[in-house]
Amino acid sequence: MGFQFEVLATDPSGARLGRLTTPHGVIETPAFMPVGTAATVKGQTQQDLEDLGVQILLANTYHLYLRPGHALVREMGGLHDFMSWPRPILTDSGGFQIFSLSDLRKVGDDGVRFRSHLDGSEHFLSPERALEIEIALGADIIMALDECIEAPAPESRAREAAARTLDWARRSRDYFARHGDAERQMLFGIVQGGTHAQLRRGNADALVGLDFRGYAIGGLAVGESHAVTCEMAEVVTSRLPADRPRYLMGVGKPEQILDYVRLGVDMMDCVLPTRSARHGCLFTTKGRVLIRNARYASDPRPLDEDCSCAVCRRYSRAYLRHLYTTGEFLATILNTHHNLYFYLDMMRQIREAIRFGTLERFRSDLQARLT
RNA sequence: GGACGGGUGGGUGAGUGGCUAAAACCAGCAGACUGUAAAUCUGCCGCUCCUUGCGGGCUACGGAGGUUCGAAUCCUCCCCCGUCCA
Repeated sequence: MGFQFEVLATDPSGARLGRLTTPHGVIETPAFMPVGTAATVKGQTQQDLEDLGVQILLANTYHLYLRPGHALVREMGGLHDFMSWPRPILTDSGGFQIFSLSDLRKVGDDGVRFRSHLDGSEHFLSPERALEIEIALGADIIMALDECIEAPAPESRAREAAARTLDWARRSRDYFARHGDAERQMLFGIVQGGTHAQLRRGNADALVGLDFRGYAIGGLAVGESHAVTCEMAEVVTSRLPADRPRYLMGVGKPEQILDYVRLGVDMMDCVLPTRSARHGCLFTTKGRVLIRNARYASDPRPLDEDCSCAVCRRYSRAYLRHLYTTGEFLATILNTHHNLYFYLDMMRQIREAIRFGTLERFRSDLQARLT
């Protein structure tokens, strides 16, 4: 049996402690998944990521299809071998690129026509084509192609995108049934519906009817308020089967993660820790630190005195600021390491709190610190 | 001693009569970043006042004078710097 998901404990809030078993190892949930779009988490080696305790990485279908090409990756033994990452991988389908490359694409019922952001060349991605690429890449968890739209979006637009996403989900399921290997890969469907609760509900119910191995909630944290994000996530998680993993795509800020966990979300991914790190925004147990700020110029203290990551154990704020302001590569490396540690450690604490029934206390402590 | 070239805001460097508190870039200061077109992007960046505004005042393009309604821009002298000739 390649895959298995079990819920080990639940919290009154709705938070779940779980275990997702894959051919490349176990993922303890709730899990945060660092984003490695181009088969690399910028600034970290695979060894770094293993040492950090990263359980699963994200990579991107669209980017890897453009470069180096999925055929090459397959030839190199698949994504795990190619990038030398022994643990689980999830590939996003390219749905988010429909949103973020909005002026370079044209969406139709059949699929999306993209102009490459690299050289302007034209490419076509359909649900089937996305899966063909994802099967070639060989990630443990693969996502159906969806249409992610901006928020807030008018109901008519959200309805159209949700309907198309559902149709694509059906096509994805059918394609995977014919060409995929359920022992090797797990296909997730994605719920859309914008910020409209009734659309979300209907879309979730219909998607569950297609019987996916896991369910993702997409199209959130794309412009709407956090309260609305939570409301939509809750509408959806309340409809999803308890025995399948739930993945809230693209979130979130440190102070928001726990809110999503409490809504019954098992998996999350976000570029925030890695991108922010590259931009000098560091997350600490006492809030954000913009390390380039002049006030750290001669600050001998560690970035976060309560953090036991390799960076905080060894370097001063003054040194980190120096590295950042001088544009040294090491700044990206150290900052990324710390931010990922921060997220992963928070997830470890959250899992522990669910296990021991202390999530509520953890929550009030966290709120007091981060706000 | 002579001939050219040049001295602009923290730096580099545009500007050769008004639209110039003065381009652009860098540095500096601050902010943003949510399924990565992001080692990116945005704002501020002479001093000062206030009713914080496409607001007022002051100072500013080596120095001092001058021409002009108006000068970083034109003229005179002076002081520096560079190159070349003696």
